[in-house]
Amino acid sequence: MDERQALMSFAALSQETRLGVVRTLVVAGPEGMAAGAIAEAMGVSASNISFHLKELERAGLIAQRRESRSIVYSADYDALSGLVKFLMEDCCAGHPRVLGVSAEGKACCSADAASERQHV
Amino acid sequence: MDERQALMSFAALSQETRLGVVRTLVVAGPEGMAAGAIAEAMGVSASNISFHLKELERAGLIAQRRESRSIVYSADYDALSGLVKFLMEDCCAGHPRVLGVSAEGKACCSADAASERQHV
DNA sequence: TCCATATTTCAATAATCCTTGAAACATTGA
DNA sequence: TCAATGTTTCAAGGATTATTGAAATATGGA
Repeated sequence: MDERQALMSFAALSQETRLGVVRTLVVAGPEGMAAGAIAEAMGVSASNISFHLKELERAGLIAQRRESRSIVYSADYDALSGLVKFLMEDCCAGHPRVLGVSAEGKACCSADAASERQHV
Repeated sequence: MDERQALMSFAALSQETRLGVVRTLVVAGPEGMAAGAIAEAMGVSASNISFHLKELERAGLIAQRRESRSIVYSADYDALSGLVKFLMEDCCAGHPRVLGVSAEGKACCSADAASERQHV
């Protein structure tokens, strides 16, 4: 992921409704959810969810497909993992203090490379 | 990290100058850099960098301390790792495809392998 | 004290983003 | 074809964010 895309992704995730949409779609899985169902889940109007979905798609974080009358959105897992990677490596320079925390509190992300760069 | 702080952090990182500041300060390490040096590195005016530094501090991503005439800023590594953790766990529901964990339970963050992996 | 340095604050403007409701578009079934 | 459903587009407005230069604040040294 290049910087431009990361900037757009961060902007996309900095809005409450859109962050909720990403969360919801990640949980929903590859089948995704129709725009109307997402709007209902988020408690916003049709035109409003459409605006935010377009923004998320522009950032590349979600994808859409038509399915009969509905337009079904799903999370783009590669983009999300690319963003996590960007945040860890590009933005945070692979700094051990940043990388040293994985989901389980165990080291991840080639800990040897990280410890070479240690300071503090 | 709670959602409110994550939203502020994403907003803070969605601006080119501010993303550059975070990168620069992470590389600079705990000693940090004076506001003037950051402004010079980013190529922006004093008042402009002050605006962006305040924004980053409000989001909790950087900290400041006075050192003689200078005000020295440094990255908040805990906040950054907290944001990475939020993105992986809370936002992305610990989804294996986002975390880059293979079916065999192999280690994470080998991002090339992750992005090559196919979707269902 | 006075001056220079380092930075922030302020006010004004420009730019961008968010929300709303109405209208338009696409699809399906009668 | 007509009507119903699901969604997007559009225009207008309000709200937030970014940029600029000038003025204010804080510090250290002569």
